[in-house]
Amino acid sequence: MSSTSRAPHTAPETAERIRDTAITEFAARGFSSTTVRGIAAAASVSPGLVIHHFGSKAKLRAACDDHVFETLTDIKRENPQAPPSLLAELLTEGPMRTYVEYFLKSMLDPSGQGQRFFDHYVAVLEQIIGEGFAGYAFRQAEDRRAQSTAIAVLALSPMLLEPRVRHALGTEDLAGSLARLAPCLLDLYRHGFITSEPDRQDLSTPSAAPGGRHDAPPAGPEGEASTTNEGDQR
Amino acid sequence: MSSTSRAPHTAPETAERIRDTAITEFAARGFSSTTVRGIAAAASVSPGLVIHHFGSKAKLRAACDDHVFETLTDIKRENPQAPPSLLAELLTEGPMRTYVEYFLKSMLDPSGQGQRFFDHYVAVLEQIIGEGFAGYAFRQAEDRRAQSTAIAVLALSPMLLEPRVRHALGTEDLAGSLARLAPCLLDLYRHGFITSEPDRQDLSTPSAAPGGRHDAPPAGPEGEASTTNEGDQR
DNA sequence: CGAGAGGTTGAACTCATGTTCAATATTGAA
DNA sequence: TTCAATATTGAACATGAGTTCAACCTCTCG
Repeated sequence: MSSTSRAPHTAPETAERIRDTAITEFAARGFSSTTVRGIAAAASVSPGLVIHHFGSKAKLRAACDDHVFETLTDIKRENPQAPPSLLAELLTEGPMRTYVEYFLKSMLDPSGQGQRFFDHYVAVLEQIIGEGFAGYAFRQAEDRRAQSTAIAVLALSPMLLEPRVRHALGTEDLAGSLARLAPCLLDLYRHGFITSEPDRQDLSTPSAAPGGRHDAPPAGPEGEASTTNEGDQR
Repeated sequence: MSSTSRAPHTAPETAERIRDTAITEFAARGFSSTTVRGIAAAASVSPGLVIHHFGSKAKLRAACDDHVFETLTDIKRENPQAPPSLLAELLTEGPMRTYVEYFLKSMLDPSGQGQRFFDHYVAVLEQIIGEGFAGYAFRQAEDRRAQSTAIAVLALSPMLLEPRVRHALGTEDLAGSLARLAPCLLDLYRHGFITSEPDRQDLSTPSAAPGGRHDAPPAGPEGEASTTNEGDQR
């Protein structure tokens, strides 16, 4: 349709349009729920053309993965030292939001590219934690890799669970939910949220940074799991 | 087969076995990926019998939701003040692990029951934060609801993303991943992970928090999103 | 023992989805 | 203009999944 007006005989434009449409669909509905027919309809082409250009749904997804990955890694290269607040708006409100949601869907879908995204994210975080970023300095843990992974996981979670947050807080949209959570998250990132702990000789843990790599001591209660339990506790 | 040996003509036992099998399958593969035929095969019955007992796949899922929800809420009622470490093992290593994974799958799947789970979780957390729990005391935020929600989200995330963590850290299983993350998470819960921040007069304005709701202090950039951006930063 | 009721099965039906394929349209080149 | 290559379509095919249904089995009750 609209492509025919501009495209020559060879129409890479159409393939790109299909790919971009697929990214949007994947980001909105997830991978398994998105159908080739749905993508084709959204791009105003026939289902066969989608397969013709990309070979299969799996290869189309691979193409989308590559494009999103490159776009996301380029974005930050273009804005190398932008303050976090601006990058936040850029990623949550601009056209990048689709790519971010695609990224999040990849995070939950068992796929090699999703893992690649995550590993890259952890590696970047590890460097940032070590060197600081934009004037921020971070706590240094013994097991730096685990620390980076933990922070990566925590940083992703508000967007992963944003639909649940939206309902729980009554917020309107993604930006609203994040804005509502932001002060709490920032406070937590600055000071934690545990102010005092029970006296326990039997479970006394090396309080500071007990995360010795591999050879870590039993370390007492599992921090994460314990919090989960407290939640289920009444 | 095995049921025929014990079950009378009326076999509520079979229906329960189908439901329990379905819970296991749902927890392992997710809802959309789990098939009625797969459940039937795992339970050694015919697909038609599954529908006969529950009416449809959706109703079967509703029955599973109810059962998991009741089981999880009962567990904590039975162990009211058990130390977090014991509850952790109970939920991650015992037979409850299946229910926990079912709960996590519900968290990511857009469904009413999943939201019910989450809302209940937030409510319980809010009470715990206010009153303390097992000797722990927690920071009190102005927006307590948002604080509870934030902590709920953060507490769930390590298990949600555990497959990614497993690959990133090279751990063997869920317990291994959590054990490796635990010291970092605990340290973060105690002290946060930001040690110093840049001096910024220009960004001290509410511009950072768009849609700033109620009286929550601007508190600078969005904690979550900013961290996400830092991650994409190189 | 006979009948009825419910449990259980296996095949079949319906629908959605990924994919294939022959046919047609379009375009740049000879 | 003619040709070859590519883009594009629409229908058809194959598969898998949820569901239906008639028949069979197994038990309880009269």
